[in-house]
Amino acid sequence: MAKVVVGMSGGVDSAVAAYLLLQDGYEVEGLFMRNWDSMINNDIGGNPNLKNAICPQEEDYNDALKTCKILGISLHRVDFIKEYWDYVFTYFLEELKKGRTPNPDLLCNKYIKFDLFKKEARRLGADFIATGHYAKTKDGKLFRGFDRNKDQSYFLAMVSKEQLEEVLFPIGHLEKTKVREIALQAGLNVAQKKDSTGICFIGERNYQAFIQNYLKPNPGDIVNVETLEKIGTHTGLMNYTIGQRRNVGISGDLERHYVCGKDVSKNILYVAFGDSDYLYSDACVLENVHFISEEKPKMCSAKFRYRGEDYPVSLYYLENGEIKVQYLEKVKAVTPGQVCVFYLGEECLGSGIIKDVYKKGEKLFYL
RNA sequence: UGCCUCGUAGCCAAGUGGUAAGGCAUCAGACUUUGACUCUGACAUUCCGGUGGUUCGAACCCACCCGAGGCAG
Repeated sequence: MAKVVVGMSGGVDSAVAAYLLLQDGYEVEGLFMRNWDSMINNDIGGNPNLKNAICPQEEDYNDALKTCKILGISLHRVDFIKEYWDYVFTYFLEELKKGRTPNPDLLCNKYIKFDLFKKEARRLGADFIATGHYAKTKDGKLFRGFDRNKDQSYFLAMVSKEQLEEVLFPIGHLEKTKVREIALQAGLNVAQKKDSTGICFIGERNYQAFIQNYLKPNPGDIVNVETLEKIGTHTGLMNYTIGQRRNVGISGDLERHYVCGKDVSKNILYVAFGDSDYLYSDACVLENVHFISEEKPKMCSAKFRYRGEDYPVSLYYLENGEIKVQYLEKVKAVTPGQVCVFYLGEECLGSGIIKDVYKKGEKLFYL
């Protein structure tokens, strides 16, 4: 009987994953990970949970413990707090300093869940590991989850083909509603628990206050990208992302305004008004290109953000290993630091980190 | 100093006698394992720079005062 260690988060998805594996006859054990400690990591400002008697991670652990009790399986526990800081959070902060918009959750999967966690599971004697991701894997290939609305293949697009070996996604072929139904029928304690959001393992935060725990704010000018006039003062470039509307801090105009660029050297935040052309681009260059698949197509589709739309694109493989992505239609708010993920039909091919953004052959000066 | 214009919620801004549009911003919620985007809801309870007056009734008319700007000088 093959042994599977399931990453138990304390949520419904991993609980149902474990349940389904038991149904399939696997020997199942749970493994709970804790990768963030608000006290150790000085996560004070913007933390809504400080006053709580019990921190959310402990609550999640208790939920996972109950689930495992109901399922009749054991639950192990491991901390990767230092590793998460070193491999994921440090990168996150470095990117912010460069004025980019990182997505730490892809790195978390690459360095923590599908590396350290997997090794820990092996140590526990696992033949396979499993998680509650909405994604599918088959023959070393990665596919979108069946539930298009919950698909999480995007977050897995930086792991390697090898890392996906001996990995099971038991709920990847299910709709979320079905997962909840199963949880209910199985009498699982977390059947109705609200989905977690926010940075994986950290959770919901007041973003600007959270960042200020680690990076000192450096206020500067907000400039109208069209007229180049100063129209306000920003609180620090790391507090903004391209396409952002809320919390920009200027008012009085008849049109909505969006962040459309940043100049780190001049400490300028560029803003555009309305559905401005300044928010759109038609090509970008990716660095840190990584393919899971053998396929290296000239044309495929791509997502520029999690839950972003799929856009048809052409890929040009550059000599230095980078890729130029040309989109057939203009795309809004393509943002340096975010991950561009390639798809060919249902298959998730790989990814690259957005480095530069272009329009009509010109690199955009304000990005 | 004379004359003119203007003074409406945090910011723009309608409304010129009948009992305060709208937009932006903000806040809350929905959505969401990245900071979005989007969507929904709330947002001047007698108040429209102030004080009096006319009127059944004024933010809108009159007087004066305060304040901002402009033209003369």
